[in-house]
Amino acid sequence: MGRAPCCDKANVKRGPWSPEEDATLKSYLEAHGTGGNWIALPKKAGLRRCGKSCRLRWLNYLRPNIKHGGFTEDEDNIICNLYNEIGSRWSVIASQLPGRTDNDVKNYWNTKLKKKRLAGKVNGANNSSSNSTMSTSNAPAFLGFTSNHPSGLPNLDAYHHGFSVSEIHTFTAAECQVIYDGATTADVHNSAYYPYTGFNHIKSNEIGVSSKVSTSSISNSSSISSSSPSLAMDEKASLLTCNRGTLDEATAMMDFGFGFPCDVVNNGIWFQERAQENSLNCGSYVSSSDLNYIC
DNA sequence: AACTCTGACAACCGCAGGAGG
DNA sequence: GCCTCCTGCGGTTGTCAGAGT
Repeated sequence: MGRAPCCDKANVKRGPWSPEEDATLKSYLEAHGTGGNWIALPKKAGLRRCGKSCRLRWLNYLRPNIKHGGFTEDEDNIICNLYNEIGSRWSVIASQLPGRTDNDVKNYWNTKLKKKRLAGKVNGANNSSSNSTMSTSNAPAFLGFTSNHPSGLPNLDAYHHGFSVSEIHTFTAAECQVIYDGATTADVHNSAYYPYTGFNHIKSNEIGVSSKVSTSSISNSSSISSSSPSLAMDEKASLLTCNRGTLDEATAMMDFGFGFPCDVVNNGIWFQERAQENSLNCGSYVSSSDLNYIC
């Protein structure tokens, strides 16, 4: 026996919604809400529509604060990065874009971004291994970069550090891929190139075992590094942990080869220039699969 | 002007999973 | 634990307008 249909298809209207239907649905929802039951809603509202159709119409079109069209470059980058990271989970991607619906994002991807990406015109195109410059110009705006920053460094004004442990960001493959541009571990350990003290370099395999690096495990970075099997990751970039802040401000840093460490925080990174002034060990959430992705 | 093609967007469909009985 | 109902999601299709021939 097949599944019962959600509505009587012979007696429901299909196709585009008329302005009158929109108005009826909108006024009913504004007055009564969904009542927790979309299936029963059209009958109550006096609409000859399937409940699912009503829900879709409301969520994708009638709901307040919905934006249509006019995707910005920042939104393009976010969509591409998240698509690289999690694939076609449009609802998740849309949740990062205020006013955008999953349907909108999906349509936009299918009609524009997919082609744009194939042409290599947006972030997320697979070019991480071929670019050995130190440019940040292709990094996504939501990571704090601006393409027109005079120094090429991120726009720090929009961010702050001192995030709590619970806010430490899981640095994703897409984000790593976008901002990594080819510095080697040798570069990182070169004091002239990388003059900061108080950092511990952790290889990706240590990080991946438990997603959080314990404070004790990073107390001696050289022994950790030398005891671990060599990974391709080690040839390119290191995760750094640092000593700074207070317990509830503990955070982590990553080195992506810019020559200075980056805080890894919720939906962003912070370029920390005075980390050595502080005094607390801290951990980081970075999965090995995420890090290995860029290897 | 008529036709075809293409892109953009709206809407539908079927499935998976959660909630509740 | 099983069943039913409902919601939410992602893939797909339908519709329409504008561009091109």
